[in-house]
Amino acid sequence: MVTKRQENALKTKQKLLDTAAGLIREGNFYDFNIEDITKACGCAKGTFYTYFKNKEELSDEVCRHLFNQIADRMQQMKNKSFVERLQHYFESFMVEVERYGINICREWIRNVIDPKTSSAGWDNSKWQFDVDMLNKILSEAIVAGELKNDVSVELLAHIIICELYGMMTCWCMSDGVFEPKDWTEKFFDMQVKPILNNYLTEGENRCNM
Amino acid sequence: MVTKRQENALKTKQKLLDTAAGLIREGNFYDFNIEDITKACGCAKGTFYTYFKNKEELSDEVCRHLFNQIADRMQQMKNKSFVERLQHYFESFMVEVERYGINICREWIRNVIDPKTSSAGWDNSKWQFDVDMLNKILSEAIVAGELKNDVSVELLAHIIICELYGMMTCWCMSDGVFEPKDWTEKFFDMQVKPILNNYLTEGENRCNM
Amino acid sequence: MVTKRQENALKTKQKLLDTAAGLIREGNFYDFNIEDITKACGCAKGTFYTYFKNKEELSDEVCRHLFNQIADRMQQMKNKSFVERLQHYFESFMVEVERYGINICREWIRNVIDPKTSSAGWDNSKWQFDVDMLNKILSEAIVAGELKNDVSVELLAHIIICELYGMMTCWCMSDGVFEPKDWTEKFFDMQVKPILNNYLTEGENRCNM
Amino acid sequence: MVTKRQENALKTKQKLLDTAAGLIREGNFYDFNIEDITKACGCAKGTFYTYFKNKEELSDEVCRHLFNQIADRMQQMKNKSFVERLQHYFESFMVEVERYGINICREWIRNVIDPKTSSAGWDNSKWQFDVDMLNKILSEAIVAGELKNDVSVELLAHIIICELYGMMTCWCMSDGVFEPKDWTEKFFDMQVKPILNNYLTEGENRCNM
DNA sequence: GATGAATGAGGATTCATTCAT
DNA sequence: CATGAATGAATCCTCATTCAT
Repeated sequence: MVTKRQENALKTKQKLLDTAAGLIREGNFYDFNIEDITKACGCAKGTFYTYFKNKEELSDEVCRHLFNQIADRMQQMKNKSFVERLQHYFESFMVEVERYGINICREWIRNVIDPKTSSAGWDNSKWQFDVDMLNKILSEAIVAGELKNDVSVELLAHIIICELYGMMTCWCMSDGVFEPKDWTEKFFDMQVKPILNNYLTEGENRCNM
Repeated sequence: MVTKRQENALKTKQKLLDTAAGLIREGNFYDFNIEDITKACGCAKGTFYTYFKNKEELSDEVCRHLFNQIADRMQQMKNKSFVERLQHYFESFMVEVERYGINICREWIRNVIDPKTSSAGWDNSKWQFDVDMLNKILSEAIVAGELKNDVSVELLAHIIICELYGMMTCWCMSDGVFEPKDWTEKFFDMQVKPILNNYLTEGENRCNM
Repeated sequence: MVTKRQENALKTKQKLLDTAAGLIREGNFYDFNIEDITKACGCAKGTFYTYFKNKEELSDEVCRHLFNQIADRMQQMKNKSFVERLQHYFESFMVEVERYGINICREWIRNVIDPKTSSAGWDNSKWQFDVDMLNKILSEAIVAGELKNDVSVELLAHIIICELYGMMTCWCMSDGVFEPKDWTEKFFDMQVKPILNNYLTEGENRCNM
Repeated sequence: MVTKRQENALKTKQKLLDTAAGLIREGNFYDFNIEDITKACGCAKGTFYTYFKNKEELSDEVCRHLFNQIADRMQQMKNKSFVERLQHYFESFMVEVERYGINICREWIRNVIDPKTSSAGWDNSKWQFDVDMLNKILSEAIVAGELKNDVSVELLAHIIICELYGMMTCWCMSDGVFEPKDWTEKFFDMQVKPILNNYLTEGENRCNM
């Protein structure tokens, strides 16, 4: 049973998360600032600390939320083919990158360099999340007979992540030269499919790639 | 004519740059700290402002210096073949990434997000530098007949940069899963050469790629 | 008649007092923290304010409780001789100092410096308690013919308290150089008894002091 | 050579120390407050941190300064007799207690309980200072033939410190019942001299104590 | 009576930058 | 040119207390 009060508390926390995400998205700030968040959220500075131990914890939760959204979307693709799922992963990835922009990318990188400041519950860096996600997609593709048996899942996962991160970083550093959706599609066709081609089983339609 | 005084001034400035680069490399700090630099350099805080308008200017110059080193090395490769030069660019790029590590990558990214804080003299982001560099390598390859006439230099440059940044970002975010040199070589063979293959002229030795 | 509700309320309050005393004893905190107490007590922060007007009131009650324990113990010594009772007071005093440690001593001192923050009900500082207690012991000793008639009770009380506080403060500041029980005994023999000697009546066995 | 600037800097630091000591003395605050100090000193908050690493360091220096003053005064008593010097120590001690009041006593106690927060250079608690000082006075008295050879310096030092701290704590906790100077004198005569009596050599005039 | 979310004053500390010497 | 003392805005975080449910 959830009381009205607990419900309200949850709403307040969610509002803080949303406000923070919004501010990150709009690029209004570079480094977080608790006062701005609470002001934009319409609550007191102290309220922030009712829900988050510190600054770090907020950014971790924002990231986690974002990852969960991708994971959820992938879940819904279960009955699709391997290539479709992979393409969908590329697209989801870039949608989030575009939405949250460069600041959130920096947070992902921060998780790597400064793991000590990351709060206890958050030990999955973006990198680990992507490795896990791709390992799963690839393994399932092998089981489903879509990928050859002798593929090194680990190696292929790393190669694909390299492509993914190249796309992300290019977008961040080119300052919007690309329109992410178009580019992702084109990029997937031109660079990812050729790489996959060697590893797909006969059954898969490799010709029209 | 350079007076003794001017000479000394130049030395002081160079020492500041070197010290800063050293500190970045050692990862001793994440966000710059003027006092640390000047202390390590053995001069006063005020001296810093004799040579640099502000903090940004220093990091810009550190980057520029690093880019120049890569450019110089490329210059020495003029008589080599296109593929050799490109591979050399990949290697130089990763050598610097490895040497300066994640902090310098962040600076490159910062140049994009926060152009206002960038000092006047520094309008070349890492992105722009790489675009220019690759455009030059590709154009020269066309002139030399190594690349087909009808290649879209711009598109190919972007694709190659994507590969480059993917490599860099993976290294940063994987927290040292890869040994940069090995990986660069393998990566160049497995992912870059296949892409190039379609654009090379007959004369080029495409078979052993 | 005490209703069930009133009984529970009393229990809750007592639990809060005990928990606070326990935390002080363990030295878990230096400055009080309401949340820690209520958490350790298993009740809500707001509950604290049902029973205590504010933070000060709690520490006052903890002190008062402690004083009452000493007073009770003294009551049980009524049939003992003056010197025995005094020695017992010294021992009781140090037992409490040792149990609650330096934090409680600080509270006693705080009562003096910051009388404004002391709640209305608490006007007996540790000092006042000790003065009253010693006055009583000494007066009773005069009535009982154990102390000479012409002794200035007030002066003697002050002198004895000085010895008492010296012992306490030494223990606090020496960081455990002394074992309180041993020291108290030795101290009482070496410093207190000689002082008393001049004021005891003939009937008292002054020789073996 | 000390330049004008260094001289000024020293003055600023001294002014900060004096202002802090003054505020402590006046009991204007209980716990330090950097802003109050700098405001009263007429300088910016940041200036404080030019001279002190943190709050702790300031209080340590205030204590140290105070101890040094006592030590200096004792130095000037070198040619006096043992009892005179000891009495002088009691007086100096109480002069400082009276001047700086209860807050500084708390700082002395803090040094014991919370040694971790004490800055690196400050490892001498008030307790240690007093032990050292008394050991020195007592040892010199033995060498000078004023005290018996077989006196346990350590034990006697502890006993005397107990008397000293009793005096101090009484004054703090009695909220000014005593006039420190008068009391110290009376106290020294009534309680300290009798204790010393047993340890003084024949040569010393013990009768008129 | 019990709860615990919300509050906001308060305080420590950092650091880029200026400027008088 | 070199110096380094002085500045003060910026920001994080703590915690006693209130009050609607």
